[in-house]
Amino acid sequence: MFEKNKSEQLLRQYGLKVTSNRLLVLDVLMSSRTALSHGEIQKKIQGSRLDKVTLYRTLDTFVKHDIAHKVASEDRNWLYALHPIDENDSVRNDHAHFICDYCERIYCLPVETRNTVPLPESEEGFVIRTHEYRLHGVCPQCH
Amino acid sequence: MFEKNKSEQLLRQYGLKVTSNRLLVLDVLMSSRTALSHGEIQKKIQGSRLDKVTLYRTLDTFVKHDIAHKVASEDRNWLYALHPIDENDSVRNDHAHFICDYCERIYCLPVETRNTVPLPESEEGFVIRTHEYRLHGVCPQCH
DNA sequence: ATAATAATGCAATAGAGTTGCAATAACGGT
DNA sequence: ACCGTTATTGCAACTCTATTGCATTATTAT
Repeated sequence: MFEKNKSEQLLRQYGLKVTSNRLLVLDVLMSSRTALSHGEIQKKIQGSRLDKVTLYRTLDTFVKHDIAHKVASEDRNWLYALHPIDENDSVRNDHAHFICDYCERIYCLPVETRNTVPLPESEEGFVIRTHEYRLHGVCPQCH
Repeated sequence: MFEKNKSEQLLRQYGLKVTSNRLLVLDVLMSSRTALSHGEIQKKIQGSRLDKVTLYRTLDTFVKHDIAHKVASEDRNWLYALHPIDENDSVRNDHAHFICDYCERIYCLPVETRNTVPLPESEEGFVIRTHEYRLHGVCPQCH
């Protein structure tokens, strides 16, 4: 049998129906180094007859099924990105979000963050379950 | 001379004109353990004739003059909080944001975060200038 | 090929935050 | 204590992101 393209494999693997919309959006996410907003994705696929509501729902579906994750941008929009992939093609749960102070793009950097978050010393009653690193600075494009 | 109240002192100290609106908002922020949204602040001061636009602008002013800082909430709204204060009454720049998975409230915890952020290993060209820790879990109110 | 079910498109709506402008208040100088 | 300058405030209208309801269409297991 022929090897199906990667997006299609991924959708089946996660038990999602394969639709042209999902393939389209997945391709866009796979080929981006940065997390993308709804608007940015729309621009990249303009021409295709994909409704904005469907795009929102498609992205939500990806997040719900843990194909992608979403990050709140500095200007209070959601940005979407696939999970960073290891050298071994396995998903890394630990990564940092790098926010460029100039272009405002957000990158997912595969940083080892486990066990590096210091627990609050004098704060009682706070139980930490997960964490997010947000790094601010200048990205390679902007200097 | 009489000791002016703390909010007024703070405003003068930062070179801002003292207005009843600013005093009001500052008092609300000072008496809250969590970062507050525009809507939450409005609720706490309902009755006073303070327009929503003025509230936005007041909060922006506080942020611009570094009296307060703003955090993006999980549902993509801005939350506002004063900077955590030391035992010595000096402002701490390093603190973590603790987000409760149940009540969604965000607390500023005075955690020592300096020098604990691991730099990306294999990622070249990213210059880190500041960072934000976001801790997720359960707050004291919710268990 | 067909039925069951999920995905999609469209219209209307919600909600946070912003802009322009005229009215008002704060405050340094007199 | 008053006055003029300048910043702050309130109001109306608006922008933009995202959501909801519902009828239509497409996908997939059988």
